[in-house]
Amino acid sequence: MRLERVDGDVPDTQLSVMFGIVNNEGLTIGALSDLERVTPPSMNRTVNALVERGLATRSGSPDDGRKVIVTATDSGMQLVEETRRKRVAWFSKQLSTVSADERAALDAASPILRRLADS
Amino acid sequence: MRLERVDGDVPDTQLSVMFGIVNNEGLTIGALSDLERVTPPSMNRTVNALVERGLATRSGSPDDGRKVIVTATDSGMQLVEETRRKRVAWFSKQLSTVSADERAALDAASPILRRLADS
DNA sequence: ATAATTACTTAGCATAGCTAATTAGTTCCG
DNA sequence: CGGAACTAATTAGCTATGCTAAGTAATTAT
Repeated sequence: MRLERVDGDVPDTQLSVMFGIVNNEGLTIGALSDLERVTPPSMNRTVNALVERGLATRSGSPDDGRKVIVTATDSGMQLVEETRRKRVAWFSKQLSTVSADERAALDAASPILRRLADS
Repeated sequence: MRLERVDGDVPDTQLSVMFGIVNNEGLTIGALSDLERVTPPSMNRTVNALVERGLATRSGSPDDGRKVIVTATDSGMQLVEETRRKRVAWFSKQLSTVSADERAALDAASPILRRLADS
């Protein structure tokens, strides 16, 4: 019998949900579907995948029996931390190729792009 | 019997291939899979979808009997033109909300972002 | 207490990516 | 020339993700 394998790449959608539940405690399926801008059935299935991988667990809400709270397991938290570490490393490396002037240009463009993206 | 319906949204992946075959004549499945950075089986299936929608046709290459050339139908060309028009309209509208200074900031950031994206 | 609403789930469809294996042409050599 | 090796496309089958429609269970409102 194989132990829960946990890794084996974990797709972006699933990783994103993992970051969600690690960064905000007590999220329900509904809250997650809002956060990820996906329908509840879609989120439900993604959570199933996370549970099957041993990255998260479901538990009922104490105040509302309909709600289901999704929590990261230890493996899940580890995965998130590792991923964060890798991302920071990647980003630092990218950033190190950017000069001070270039960095200033990016900083200037950033709020404009943000505004356009949100519009 | 219903006429080929042609539209009904057409997913982004398929639209992208349509732009590919309209902008470059005589593309084969292999050339398209390189262009879209996808494996040949994936491209093959996408082309199937386009043919089923009546947006493209397959035809054998004269010089190499293994190759298959994908060509846009009239409907396909119409769809591409319409889509291009809509995109230009959308982009113009977005651009109209950007001041000259902001535009300059975006222009300055653009090559830096390009470099990072390609790295 | 009954009706309406809300939260999650199940079922089923479509798209899209992949690898492995097959088929049919082309090219390369001995 | 003719078989071997290679190349292009295809088929088969798996995974993942999105959706809508419909069902179940719990809660809220009347």
